[in-house]
Amino acid sequence: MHLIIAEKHNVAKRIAQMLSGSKPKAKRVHGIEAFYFDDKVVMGLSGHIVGVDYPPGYNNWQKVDYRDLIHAQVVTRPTQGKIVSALHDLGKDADRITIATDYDREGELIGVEALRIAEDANPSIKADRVRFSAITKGEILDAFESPGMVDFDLASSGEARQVVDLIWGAALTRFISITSGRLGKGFLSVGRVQSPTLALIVDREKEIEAFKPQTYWEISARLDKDLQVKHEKGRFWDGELARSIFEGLGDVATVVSIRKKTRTDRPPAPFDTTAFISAASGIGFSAANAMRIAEWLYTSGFISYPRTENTVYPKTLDLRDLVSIFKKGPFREDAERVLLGPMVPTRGKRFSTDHPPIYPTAPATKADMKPDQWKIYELVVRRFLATLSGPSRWIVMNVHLDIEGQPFRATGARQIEAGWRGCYPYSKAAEEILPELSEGEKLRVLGKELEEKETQPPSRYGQGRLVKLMDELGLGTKSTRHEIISKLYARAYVQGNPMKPTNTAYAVIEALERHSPNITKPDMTRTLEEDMTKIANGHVGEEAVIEESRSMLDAVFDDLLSHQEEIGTTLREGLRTDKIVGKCPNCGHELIIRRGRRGSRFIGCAGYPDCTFTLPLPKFGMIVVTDKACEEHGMQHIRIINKGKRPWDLGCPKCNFDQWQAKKAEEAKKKAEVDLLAKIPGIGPKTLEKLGAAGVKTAMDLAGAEVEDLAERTGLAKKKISSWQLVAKAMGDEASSC
DNA sequence: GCAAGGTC
Repeated sequence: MHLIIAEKHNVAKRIAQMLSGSKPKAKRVHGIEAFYFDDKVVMGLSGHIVGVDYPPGYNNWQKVDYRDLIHAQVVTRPTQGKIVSALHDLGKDADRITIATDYDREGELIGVEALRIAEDANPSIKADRVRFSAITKGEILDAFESPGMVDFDLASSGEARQVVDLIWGAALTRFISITSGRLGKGFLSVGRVQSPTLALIVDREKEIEAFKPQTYWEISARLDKDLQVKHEKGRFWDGELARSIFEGLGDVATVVSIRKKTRTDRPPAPFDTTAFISAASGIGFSAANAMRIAEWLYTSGFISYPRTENTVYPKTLDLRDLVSIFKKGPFREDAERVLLGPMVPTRGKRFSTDHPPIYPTAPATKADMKPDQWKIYELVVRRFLATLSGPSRWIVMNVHLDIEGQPFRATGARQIEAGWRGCYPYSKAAEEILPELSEGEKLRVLGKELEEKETQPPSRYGQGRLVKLMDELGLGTKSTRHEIISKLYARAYVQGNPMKPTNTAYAVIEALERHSPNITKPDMTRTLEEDMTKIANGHVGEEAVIEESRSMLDAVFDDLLSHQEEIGTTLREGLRTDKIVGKCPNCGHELIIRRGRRGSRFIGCAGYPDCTFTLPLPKFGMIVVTDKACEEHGMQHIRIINKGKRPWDLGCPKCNFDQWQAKKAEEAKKKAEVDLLAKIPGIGPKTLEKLGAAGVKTAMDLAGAEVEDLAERTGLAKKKISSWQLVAKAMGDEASSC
C-alpha cells in the first residue's frame, strides 16, 4: 500500500480527489478519516502531531536548577494521540510513504515527524516527498509525477528552533516568575517573540512619556463663497510673529493662481494575513478575534485559507468565475461593475508559494451567519472586488491667494471616478469641494482665526499596527502573531486597545534588557533564522547550533543569578504599583489588591491595621487594574480576565460594591414583604398560590390591588380580600415607620 | 503551570 501524508485534513481530501479522478472511499482509522483509492490511502495531519518538551521530573519550578533546565535532554512526544495511532496503523501496512505536507520549513519538519512514526511501525518503508505550491489539479499531478527526497537538513533546522525556543523560554520564564514571586496562574513569561514584541510597546510608551509638547500657531481665514484658506507657512513656531501677521491681515484676498491636476489612487493589494488583520483592526476587531472568525469562515467554506503571506493571486485562480458568484445577492452591483471592467488584479510586494491571498470562495447573505462573521466576510469580499477594480481618480485643485502680502492656500479634491473606492468604503478619502474661482478674482475676508495648538506625542500601537510591525521585523509568523498579542494580554503585560503596558511589563523588560538583552530584540530571531539556513544548507549540524545557544544561555544565567536579589526588588516594585487601585476614602493611604488567607482576594488599605477599609473582589479570574479612574471615587476601574472568556469590566470597585449592596437590600426587602404576605391570618399556602398567579406576591402588592378585579381573577371572596388588605396596609405602615 | 510553531 502507498501512504500519502498531507498537513491538514481537507488538503488530504482534495489530493485524494485529484489523484483518484473519482470519489475516493473515506474510512476512519482511530477516528481519523483517511481516503482510499486504488492501492493508495491519503491521510491528513493537524500540523505538528508531536512536540518537544522536558522529560518528567522537570516540572517543579522551584526545585529544578536553571542549569539543569538549560542542559536537559529535550524529548519529543505525541501531542495528537489519535492521529499518531492512525499513522502507526497505516504505516504498518504501507511499503511506501509520500510526504505531501506544506512546502515550507515547518512543513518539512511536520513531514519528518510523520515519517518517523511510520518508520517506527515499519522500518523498511520507503519514503519520498512531493512539493507543490498550490492545491490545483495541475500542480498536484505534476508533483506526484516526479517526487523528490525528504529534506532532513531542512527539518533539522526546524527542530533546532523548537529546542532553542523551549530552553530559552522555559529557563527565563521560570527565572522571572520565581524571582518576582509570581508563581501559579499569574506567572510571568519570556520568549523569543513575545518579549521583543512587548519591548516595542514599552519603548513606545517611554517615548510618549518623554514627549514634550511644543506650542505652535496656525492662521486661517474665511472668505466669500464660503472659502476656507490657511496660511502657506502652516505651523508658526514664533507666536509673536504669528500674531503680528494675523493682526496685519486686511479684508481683501486676491486669487493669485489656480492649479488643477488629476490624481489616481491605486486599489489595494490582495489580502495576506497581516493586511487582513490590519484592516479588520480598523473596523474594531482584535487580531485574535479577526483570526478566529476567519478560521470559521474558512472551515465553513466561505473564504480561502486565512494564513498566508502571499499578496499575488495565482494564475490558476479563475477570477472571472469567482466574481460571477456574486452576481446575485448583496454584492450584485459591485460584481457587475467589476465584470464590465478590464479586471486586472492588483499585486502586492510579496509573492510566496504557500497559499493564495485571502479571497471569498462562496456567496453568502447576512442570514447565513452572525453579525460579526458577516462583517469579516463582507470585508474579504469587498477587498477582493476592490483588487479587481480600477483606480479611483481625483481632481486636486491648489489655489494660492494673497491677503495683504501674506500667502494663503486652499486645497480641494473632487472624486471624478470612484473606482475601487466604490466597493471598499473602509479607508476613507474625503472630498473637499472648492467654489468656482478665477485668477485675479478678489474676495472679501469675512473672518480670520489665530489658533494656538500643541504637537502631539506619538500614538500607542493598535493591534493592527503591531501585527504589521512584527511582520516587518520578522517577529512571529502569519499564524502566531495574533496569538502572541493575546498572550501579552493574558499575562497582564498590556491592557486596552491601543495597547498600554503595565508597570509589570516595564519591570520585566527592564530586567531583561539589562541582563539578557538579546531576548528583547528581534535580532535573536534573525540570528536564529541565519543558523537555521546554515543547518538547512548542511553547513552546520543541528546539535552544534543548539549547543552554542545553550552556552549563550549559560552566560546569561551567570549574570542573572549574580544579580537575582536586585532584579527581584525591581520586579516586585513593578508588580506592586500595578496593584494600586487608588486612595482610601477613610484615611488617604493607598488601596492595594491583597490576598486573604484562603486565597481569596480583596482590596485593602495600606494603613491596616489602623484602617480596616476593604472592598471585595471576585474569586476567579485575573484582576487587572486599568488606567481608567472613577469620577466619583477616584479609584481605578477593575477588569477580570478569565481564560477563554470575554473580559469582564467590573468598573469602579466601590461603585460595583455599592450597587451590589443596594441590590441585596432590595432583594431582602422583597423577601420580607413576601414573608409578610404569608403571615396575614387566613392566608394559607393555597391562597398564596392563587394570589401569586394573579401577580400579588407581597403584602404591598395586596394592599395596592383592586378588590373586585382581584376577586374575579382569583375566585376569592371580596370580603376576605378587603379584610386582608387592612392587615397588609397596617403592616406596610409599620414597616415604613421603622 | 514554562516557548513558538503547526492546525481546528
